[in-house]
Amino acid sequence: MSPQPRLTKNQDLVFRVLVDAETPLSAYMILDQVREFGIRAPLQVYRALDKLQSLGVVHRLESLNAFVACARADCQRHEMVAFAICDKCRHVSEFSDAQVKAYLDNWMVGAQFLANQTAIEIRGTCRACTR
Amino acid sequence: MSPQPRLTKNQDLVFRVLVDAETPLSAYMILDQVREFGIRAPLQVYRALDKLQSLGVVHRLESLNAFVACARADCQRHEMVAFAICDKCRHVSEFSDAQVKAYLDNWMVGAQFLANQTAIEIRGTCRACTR
DNA sequence: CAAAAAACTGTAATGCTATAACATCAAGAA
DNA sequence: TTCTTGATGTTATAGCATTACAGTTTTTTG
Ligand SMILES: [Zn+2]
Ligand SMILES: [Zn+2]
Ligand SMILES: [Zn+2]
Ligand SMILES: [Zn+2]
Repeated sequence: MSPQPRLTKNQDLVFRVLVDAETPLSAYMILDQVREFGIRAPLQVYRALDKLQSLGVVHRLESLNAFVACARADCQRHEMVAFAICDKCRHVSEFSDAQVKAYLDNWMVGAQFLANQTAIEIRGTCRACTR
Repeated sequence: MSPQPRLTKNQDLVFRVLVDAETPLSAYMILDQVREFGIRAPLQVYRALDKLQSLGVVHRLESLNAFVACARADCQRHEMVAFAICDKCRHVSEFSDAQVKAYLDNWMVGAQFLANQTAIEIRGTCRACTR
């Protein structure tokens, strides 16, 4: 579960909170949970989050302004992942679809667009909340 | 260019600013431009944006916290659209890919996830900024 | 038409999200 | 060791979005 390079104290604190959480958390929610361990300012959380994102072990959900621990083993290799976010229970499913990636890549080649990062976020209602 | 139901004064002001803009605009940037026409508070802009989004003539770019006028003719029919956002010149290309939609829909059927709204945002460098 | 419902407006205050600027410290490479 | 890189701590500030309340206009409908 832990990434290759040893995490610093702050990075580890933030990472653990995200791994334990069952829903995505905002930076300020994380801050609330790490205050008791000595972190006092938002910037300390954001810096840890930046590092964790660059390691591929945390993802930012753009449509929520929130963060989740990666649910997959191979996101370090910068795949294209998608998120299905339940608006009722806030559960997030992370998945990757090679076909979707191929079709988007195809569009980018045609448009001569050089992609850095792709966010795919589906908002809706999960199976458990539908029944 | 104008949507079916007649827009109110505030909605029309906000919509015109977005249509004229060549880049996505934040709500506060829009506010700056409509102050001279009597709009004074952020909430007035957000309310107009909400309506314009529900009409399908404006889209929110989640990864920028910003808004763009729709570049297509048929977004009222709630298609799945994607955005390629240039991080250098901020130009946005809106496109729709039926195959991407088909594959994501397929995943959702398998997961029994009921989608409301899908955001696909590709950040990178456009053709003009690469050369 | 008149009453009721729905949609839109205005304003102030507040809350949430993110970064700038500056000083300091710790670890690893040359 | 000296230099460089990355991490830390703190304060202040910038940027994005909503709550709450009051009033008005427009549309529906009996
Ligand atoms: Zn992942
Ligand atoms: Zn759910
Ligand atoms: Zn559109
Ligand atoms: Zn560009």
